[in-house]
Amino acid sequence: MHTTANQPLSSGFYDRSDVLTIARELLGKIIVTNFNGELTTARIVETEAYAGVTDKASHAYGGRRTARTEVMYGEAGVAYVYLCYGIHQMFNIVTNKVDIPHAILIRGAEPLTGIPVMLQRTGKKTADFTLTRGPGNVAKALGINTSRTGHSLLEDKFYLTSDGFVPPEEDIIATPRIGVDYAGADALLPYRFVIINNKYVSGKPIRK
DNA sequence: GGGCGGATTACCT
DNA sequence: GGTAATCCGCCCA
Repeated sequence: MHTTANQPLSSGFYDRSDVLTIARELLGKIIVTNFNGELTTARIVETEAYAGVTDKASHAYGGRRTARTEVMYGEAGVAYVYLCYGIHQMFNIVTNKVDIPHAILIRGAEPLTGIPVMLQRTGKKTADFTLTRGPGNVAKALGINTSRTGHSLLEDKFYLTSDGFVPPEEDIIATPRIGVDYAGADALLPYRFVIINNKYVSGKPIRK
């Protein structure tokens, strides 16, 4: 008998058509990065689904296809990382089949291991709730930047996994997405998923 | 080649 | 509640 590290979530997890289901199921999963021998892990507590060409909030709305968004049109289970406001790295996960540009933004996570490394990366002095709350902070603490875009999450060093924890259904709530007012009516869609009462969820505390 | 603005954050009053 | 920070990406010319 031997013990093994938790395996990366398989391609079958990402290669599904319902981006909302995947965004919900990502809650409780663990992001693992092991860059330059520095292991950091964090449990996802907040996600947002971006539903491809029909979603006005998505970079791929209307079939928009550019050098930056090309990765979303590729294989599921790949990282889409872009720079926002010239400062913040946004870590997304590509889902669905090739040519269907669905993606899920990771907006909040609870730090598990490698907290000293996260503090070093973020320049913070103490590991309070701001360490991995908000998409820019999640990516920064985990060392994820735009150079990782296109990286397969089915491989070593940078992947998602499960330790068996699944949040109770009653602890999950869907809300409109943050910061997408430009999307008109689509800004109201309940495509954001959070674990209620979790301090690593961005914005105001959410209760039922 | 130029201009505009953003799937944010932190710090200000 | 207001806004500076900071840099491409993207669109238009």
